[in-house]
Amino acid sequence: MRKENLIDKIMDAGLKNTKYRVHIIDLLSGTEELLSAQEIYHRLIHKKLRINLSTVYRTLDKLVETKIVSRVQIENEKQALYEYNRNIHHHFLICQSCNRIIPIYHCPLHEYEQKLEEESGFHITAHRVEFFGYCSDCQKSVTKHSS
Amino acid sequence: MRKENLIDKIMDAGLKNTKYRVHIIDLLSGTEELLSAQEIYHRLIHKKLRINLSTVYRTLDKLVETKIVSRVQIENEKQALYEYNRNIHHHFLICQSCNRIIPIYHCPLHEYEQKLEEESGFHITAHRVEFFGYCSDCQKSVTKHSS
DNA sequence: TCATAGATGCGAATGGTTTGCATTTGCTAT
DNA sequence: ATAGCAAATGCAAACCATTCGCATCTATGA
Repeated sequence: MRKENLIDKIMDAGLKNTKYRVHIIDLLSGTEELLSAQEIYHRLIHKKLRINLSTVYRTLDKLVETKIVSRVQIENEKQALYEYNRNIHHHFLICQSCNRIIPIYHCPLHEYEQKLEEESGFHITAHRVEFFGYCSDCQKSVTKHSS
Repeated sequence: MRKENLIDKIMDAGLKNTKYRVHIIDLLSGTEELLSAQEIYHRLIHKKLRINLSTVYRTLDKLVETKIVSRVQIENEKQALYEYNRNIHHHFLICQSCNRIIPIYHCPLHEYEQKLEEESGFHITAHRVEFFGYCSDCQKSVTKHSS
């Protein structure tokens, strides 16, 4: 994404345009990976930015609040992960061997949700699905490598 | 569950039969609620048991390891929750207003999983589904109460 | 009954995340 | 362009669920 667009996005959200925000959104929007706050911090430090870890957390909070970024909590992972919000509904496939997280862009729950609303009386606003297993690479390798 | 059955269950799992284990399993198997380690600790203390919080954690670890209990991590909850493993596959409906967690015993993903395996090359071993929304009680009350 | 592996208590450590407070910076109205 | 103000940042300390080290105790099998 061009820098001007990032700045527009930040300001449209009612946030002040600061260099760290631009960098953080730039980082997240430029990768398919889910990154933790600490990972983002280290990548920015590596780029010679003198940012503070609490600024990273506070910035991410703001970006989640304004829906520019999404926070994801994978089961059994201590750290929260962040991804740029591309407004494409998706879920994750998580390899229990190499810890790779692969997004899936088909959702089998849309029809089901309506049925569930009727049966439960709940008004459903969101859902989360995660599949756990072993990716094709890890199935091949006999010696399971974990990172 | 009768106490003898609990003890059998503990010993069949290769664990030593100790009073705290019996109490913890008893507590969890006697409720539909999901309890945190701290909640379990407080309930036992309230029963005049002089248990230590780290013992609760260690006991729960063992019980999860031996599949007597399941650990559940709800999105955005800091504390892990524990439930007695009744060997009934289920998911959760979570009220974003009153925080109630309601199990759902129908799973819409079984057929889908197979398709996903074929498409992704993943070997899927487990999945997790959570629905978020507002329960019928909270939809009625205009003033949303959160706990 | 004894030996021993496993369980427990206690306190301290861990690690991700949050917060208080003083300082700095970006934005808006003038 | 500038002043004023709210928002953002840096830093250190706090938070809080969970884990760990180590000394002591206890259940279990021989």
